[in-house]
Amino acid sequence: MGQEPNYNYLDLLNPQQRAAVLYNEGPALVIAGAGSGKTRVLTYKIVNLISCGYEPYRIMALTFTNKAAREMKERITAILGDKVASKLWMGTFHSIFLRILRRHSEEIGFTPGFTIYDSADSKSLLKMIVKDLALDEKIYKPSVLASVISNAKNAMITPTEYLLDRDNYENDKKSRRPLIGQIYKIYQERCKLANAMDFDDILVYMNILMRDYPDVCRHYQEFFKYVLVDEYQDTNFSQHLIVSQLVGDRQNLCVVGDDAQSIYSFRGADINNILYLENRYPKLKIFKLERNYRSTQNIINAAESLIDKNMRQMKKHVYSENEPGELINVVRTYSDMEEAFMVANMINQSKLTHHDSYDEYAILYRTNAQSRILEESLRKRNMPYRIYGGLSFYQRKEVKDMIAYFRLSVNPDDDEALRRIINYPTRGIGETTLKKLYSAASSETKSLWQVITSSDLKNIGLNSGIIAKLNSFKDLIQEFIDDNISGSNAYALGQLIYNRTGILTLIAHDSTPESISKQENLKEILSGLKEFVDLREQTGGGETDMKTFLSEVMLATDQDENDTDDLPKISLMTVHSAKGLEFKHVYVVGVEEDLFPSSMSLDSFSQIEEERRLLYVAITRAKESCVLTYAGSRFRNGQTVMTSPSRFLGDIDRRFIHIQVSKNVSMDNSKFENPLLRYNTSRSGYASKPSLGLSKIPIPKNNSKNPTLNVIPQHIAQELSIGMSILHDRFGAGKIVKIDSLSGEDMITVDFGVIGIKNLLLKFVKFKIL
DNA sequence: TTAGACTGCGTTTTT
DNA sequence: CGCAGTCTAA
Repeated sequence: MGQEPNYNYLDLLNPQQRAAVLYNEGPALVIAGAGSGKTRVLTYKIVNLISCGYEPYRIMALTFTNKAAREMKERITAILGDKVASKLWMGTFHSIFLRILRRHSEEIGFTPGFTIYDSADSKSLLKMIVKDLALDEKIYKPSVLASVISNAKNAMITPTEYLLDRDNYENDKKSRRPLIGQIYKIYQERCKLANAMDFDDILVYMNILMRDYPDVCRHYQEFFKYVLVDEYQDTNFSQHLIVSQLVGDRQNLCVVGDDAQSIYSFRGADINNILYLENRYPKLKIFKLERNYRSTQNIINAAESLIDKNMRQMKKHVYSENEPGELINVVRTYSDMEEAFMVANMINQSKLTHHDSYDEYAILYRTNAQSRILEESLRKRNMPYRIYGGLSFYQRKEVKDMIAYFRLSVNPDDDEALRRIINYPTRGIGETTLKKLYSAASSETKSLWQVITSSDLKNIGLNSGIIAKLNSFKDLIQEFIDDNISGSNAYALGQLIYNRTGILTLIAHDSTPESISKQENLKEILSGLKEFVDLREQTGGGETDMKTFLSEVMLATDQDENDTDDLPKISLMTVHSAKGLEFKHVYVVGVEEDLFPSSMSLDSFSQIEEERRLLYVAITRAKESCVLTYAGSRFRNGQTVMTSPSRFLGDIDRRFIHIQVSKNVSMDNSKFENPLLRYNTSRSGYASKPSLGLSKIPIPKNNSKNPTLNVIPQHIAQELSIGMSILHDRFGAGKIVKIDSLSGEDMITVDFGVIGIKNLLLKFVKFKIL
């Protein structure tokens, strides 16, 4: 191995980069400013290690996203060839540790086929637990519980520790959720019974394995001679701990990161991991990459002047030696609609002067909800765009249903998978039955599958009809389990499931576009399975069974390539998902108070600093030009609100920005004085909000998608009395038996004789008084 | 059981 | 406004 590239790659590096690449004598931290060649350093560092005699399979390189791992692997493959690159332990934290955990499932109390619960599974299980405990689902919201539990796990706090901690208890009590600790405990027990781990558990159990099995720990410390970590500012405590266990006393560690780009604290990332890394490794050698190769001087200077306003940061000075370039353009528009209109215009204009193609342009926003109006504006002008960050393939309903069968065939104890499809396609096994099964599972500490296969079903109150249905379901799943055990590959098993479950006939029932897309998705799973098997058989590498397929799929997020054509398009995405990318021209929209910074972050200093870093990330994506826009009013959550420019605009040094007020509208007049804008969408006598459309006059919607909006109450309660006869246009004649008000809405109860007694809301009901 | 109507709610996102 | 989750009529 250790084949050296046939050129001197060190010549491709600047002195700081070279120093970081060559340093091999102990723990190293590379502070890599935006656009300073971070990936390049990591890549050549690995190349250098190999040429120094490190065996590739003894090098571990950890990233946060599949995409980052893939890119680095590609670059190394290009230099050293696939033979070397494929031996590296390179991947996301989760995928690498999952691979290790599969080998040691016995030690941590799992069987080798254990399932990974995704966040939807976690929430669904939490919901079930809350229901079972008869708690208020409004207070114990699954999403809140999931995030509390996730934070606890990322901080390596076990359920028992959580329950013993008085602070937690006081906090939870204050938020009227004193039982969170209990729920955490039950959640963990149910996961264990289901032979399942959630995403955070992968890290938790990796820690447990290293902590409780010194032999195993020593083995991996010996085995891995060098550990590299990308984006270290995004690590949480649990990841930090694993890394420190893995490197042991040898401390052959190189982490790369940029504290100024830490934008994931809301999911447990702890900036202290990088700020105080020196405390953990006193011999830490720090390298700073401060020269930016991506952007013009104005862009970098503006971004630096912004991030300077943060108190907590590592000292560094990022600079650019590129052209000074254009100033950052700050554009104020009248409304969000005009903002979208202007951005589209500016892109078109810029295209004319720069002759750049659409894929050199990106529009970045703080929240996904902002994409719609931009999309509309681009579509009107026939400008091609692509929105990133929608539902991933594996999160679609029909795909998840099919995958649930796959999961059961590998691990029938997987309660979440079983719950998902026990009545899909419908088998007459309803909610009541499931409730009984679940409470039996709870009291007998079994998985649902174990209850179905080994409990006395009559005892838990099920009748023979239901038991028969359960048995035929059991036989179906058992068939899949047997097929998997007999050594079928993932594709063969997938086909069996596809054919035997009847999901296809269920979906193929109608020919709506939705149904067709669902069918296509199911076929895509099958072709995915085939590809998975074929690839491994051709290269002769790796398992082809369903278990291995699922491991990959559950950790896949496929942010990438499901684009059908490769025409150049404008990219639309959140700032978060733009991290790590670059574009020639960047438009950051909605740079307003309450939006950027988000209204949720206003109460804490550290959160404001994180928002500031977020804007820093946004600006530093730009290579040549960067435009920041904000609007005077914005349509949010169903109403137009007045907005004011973001405080961050004032943080940017005036010398690097140019302020432009949109010419389309006179900004001096309040909108109500502007005759162009003085109209509203008043109709049906309902109070209406002013619409601030500039580019178009609102057209009254005549589609009947939401017909209730156009309904005028025909009668008010005062007109009516009990005993009155009415004629309903669908139910016919009836007598009013009750008039009351339900949360402010008048409701009448009418006896329609044979048809029955109906509760009708006065606001909506159409009838005549007889 | 299911489709369609209605209510409630509304960061950021990866694995 | 738009989506997801829940309720209700058939």
